[in-house]
Amino acid sequence: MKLKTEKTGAGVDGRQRKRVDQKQVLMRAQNTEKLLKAGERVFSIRGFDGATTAEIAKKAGVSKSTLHYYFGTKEEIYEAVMNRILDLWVSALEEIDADVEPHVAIQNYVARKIEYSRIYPEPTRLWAMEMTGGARHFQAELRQRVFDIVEEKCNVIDGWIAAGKMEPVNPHHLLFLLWASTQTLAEDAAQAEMVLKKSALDKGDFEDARQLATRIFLRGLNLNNT
Amino acid sequence: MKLKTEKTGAGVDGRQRKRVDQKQVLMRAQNTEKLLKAGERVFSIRGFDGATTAEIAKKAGVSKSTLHYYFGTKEEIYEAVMNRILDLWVSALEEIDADVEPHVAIQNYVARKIEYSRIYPEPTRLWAMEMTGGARHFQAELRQRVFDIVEEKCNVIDGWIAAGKMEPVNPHHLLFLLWASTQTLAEDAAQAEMVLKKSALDKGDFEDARQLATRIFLRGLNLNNT
DNA sequence: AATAAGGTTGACCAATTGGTCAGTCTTATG
DNA sequence: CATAAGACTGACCAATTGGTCAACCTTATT
Repeated sequence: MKLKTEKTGAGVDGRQRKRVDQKQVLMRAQNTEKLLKAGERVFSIRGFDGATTAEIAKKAGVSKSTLHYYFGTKEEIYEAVMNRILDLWVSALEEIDADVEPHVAIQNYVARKIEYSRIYPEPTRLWAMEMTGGARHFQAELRQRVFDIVEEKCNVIDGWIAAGKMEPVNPHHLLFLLWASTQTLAEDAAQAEMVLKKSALDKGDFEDARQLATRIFLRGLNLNNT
Repeated sequence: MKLKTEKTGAGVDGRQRKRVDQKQVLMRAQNTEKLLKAGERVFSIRGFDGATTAEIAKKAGVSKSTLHYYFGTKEEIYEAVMNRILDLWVSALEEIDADVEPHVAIQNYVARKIEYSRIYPEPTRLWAMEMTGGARHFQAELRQRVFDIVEEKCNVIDGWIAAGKMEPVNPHHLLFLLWASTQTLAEDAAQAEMVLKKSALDKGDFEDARQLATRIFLRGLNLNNT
């Protein structure tokens, strides 16, 4: 039940306080990580309301009191979890780069996004749940961050269009379609498993989805003639 | 429909007194409708766990006890709500018809699905939440119903392919893409509003989405040359 | 050893909530 | 009117849960 850890430091001479602080900082980081990971899992299954701090704490291997020592309230740990997911969400958009040809960028974005959704299904689902639930826990700062990065990427797409590299298209709606198409397999895994009569999706399913999505988007945007 | 009326064994006296008159039946139908409508709204915002029977009852204009008189448990009203949504979900699939040319069918399906998502955003969101949350409240019967209808429609698509009317494509994944693409605006309205800096999406947004999705799917599937 | 300071937790509390129940109200029928 | 059956509800209860707190533990420093 304790996060104990394999302590025992080889060189525990305890001369400098600084070393201890480092150790404490490390422990804190580890516990924080465990709690955030557990939070991702529990929140992504039960949603904000359905999740209990007790279950998160248990899954992280600490007491509920410890969770509340690290994160004052349930909202606080939830926001910390969401913040982290936003980083992931933003990082995938790196592929939308003005210096890259649109057909390559979109191909890579689709691939990366689907790969993320396969590797990180819980953050993917949690993000979806938050949006579907009205983004009630998204503060102004997070909203602004989302808006800014999306605006930037829309400008990239408009740039491609202006440069004649791509047919005119509403960049916002293109992004909406890309997001939906690349997340659905993780987001609606239950639905896919129901339809495919599988107990779990495998790598091949995601690869099939990637190929179909890539094909449809590239040809659909008239970008496949390269 | 399946409003389980717990009839009581009133007929023990041998004669089924038909106390239930038309007015009562009407009232029951009206109240049931109000409760299901309220349930849709509250569940779609708060999720199963976050919703309270008290809030649903209040929104329906009856007491919590009345809700529990109509639906024994929270699960029961939730399932009734989901059942209804499944009807809607299934009805849209009517467009996928073997007697219709694929480019027409897909165009109509996209249009109908997006229109549904605009007119019925709450059922749309609730369905999405249920799937994202792992379809934990979907009983075997509902699962089978989903499987059967989807299997049927996949056969239609395979039929189009066999008839040379359409390029080979994995029909399941095509449906996944269609679902995701046509629901995202309602499902992720909060995200879209964040990105578009709007307080609410309007008809034009859905029309833009429809046009782009139609264009990309038809051309992406090489169906636009008909 | 003594001190200090942060880390950890069991026990506990107040609020919420799903569900129950006894009793009241309404209305068709005899 | 009297009856009976369903419709309806306020009051209530047991369980859950977010959050608190005093006590205890661990460890570096003096």
